[in-house]
Amino acid sequence: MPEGPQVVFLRELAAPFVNQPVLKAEGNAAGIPFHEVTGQVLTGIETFGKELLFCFPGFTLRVHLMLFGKYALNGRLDRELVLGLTFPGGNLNFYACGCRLLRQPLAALYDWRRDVMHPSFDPGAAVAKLLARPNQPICEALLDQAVLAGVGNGIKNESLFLGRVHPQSLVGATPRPVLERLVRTCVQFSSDYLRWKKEGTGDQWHVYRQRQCPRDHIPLRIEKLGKSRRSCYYCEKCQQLYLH
DNA sequence: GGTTATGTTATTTC
DNA sequence: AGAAATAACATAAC
Repeated sequence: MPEGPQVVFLRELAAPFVNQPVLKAEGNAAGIPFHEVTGQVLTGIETFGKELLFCFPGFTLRVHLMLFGKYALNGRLDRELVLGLTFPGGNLNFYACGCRLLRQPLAALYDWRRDVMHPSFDPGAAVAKLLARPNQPICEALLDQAVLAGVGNGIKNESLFLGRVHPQSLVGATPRPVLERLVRTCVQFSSDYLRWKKEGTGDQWHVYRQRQCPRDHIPLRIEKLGKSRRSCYYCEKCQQLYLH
């Protein structure tokens, strides 16, 4: 379920619990001192990329929904509870997720300039990080959370389509203005994605999980590319391949 | 029953 | 030692 925009959407759903005390913390997450969490007041909720951060005085609970994560707001699902937080105003339950307790201040752990959903996102820094890895295929580089935190496989495919860049293009062979446009497109698409979530418009994928190019009306290519072999959906006619 | 999938991390191997 | 490949994890849908 993740990708940055959905995590931000979830933060907004959970925002009413801020300033409320945890009446009960439970679950089977390893290494979480549930007893210590109980009674603490939730001081804020942040996101970083695909991570959801519940802030308490002195510590933070970090939840990552990974590939199969599920959550229930004011309800429970019939599966093993990993983390459940009950507040006076309701409850929030997480399943099949990664969960960790952080004791360091968030500022020491996260640089929000690389989070595509954050107001302080720094496109120049992202382009510089891309340029530092000239031999990497762009489809792999865009998914790197150290470059563009929050970008997942959907946003990657859509941004490459909108930017008219072939996923196997090598970063170093792609003109700098094209890289800059790609980074801006990642941010813009992520922001649109959040809006669709809020408006309940449903998914608005151009190529991701689609069969046909909306520009050329020819079948899309669907291949697992890059070292991580993630699915790429692209049009070989309108997406330019840049190689050395 | 096999494959796939919006993802990351731990372990093993070279 | 350190990079790179592999396994692990968790779940539903086709």
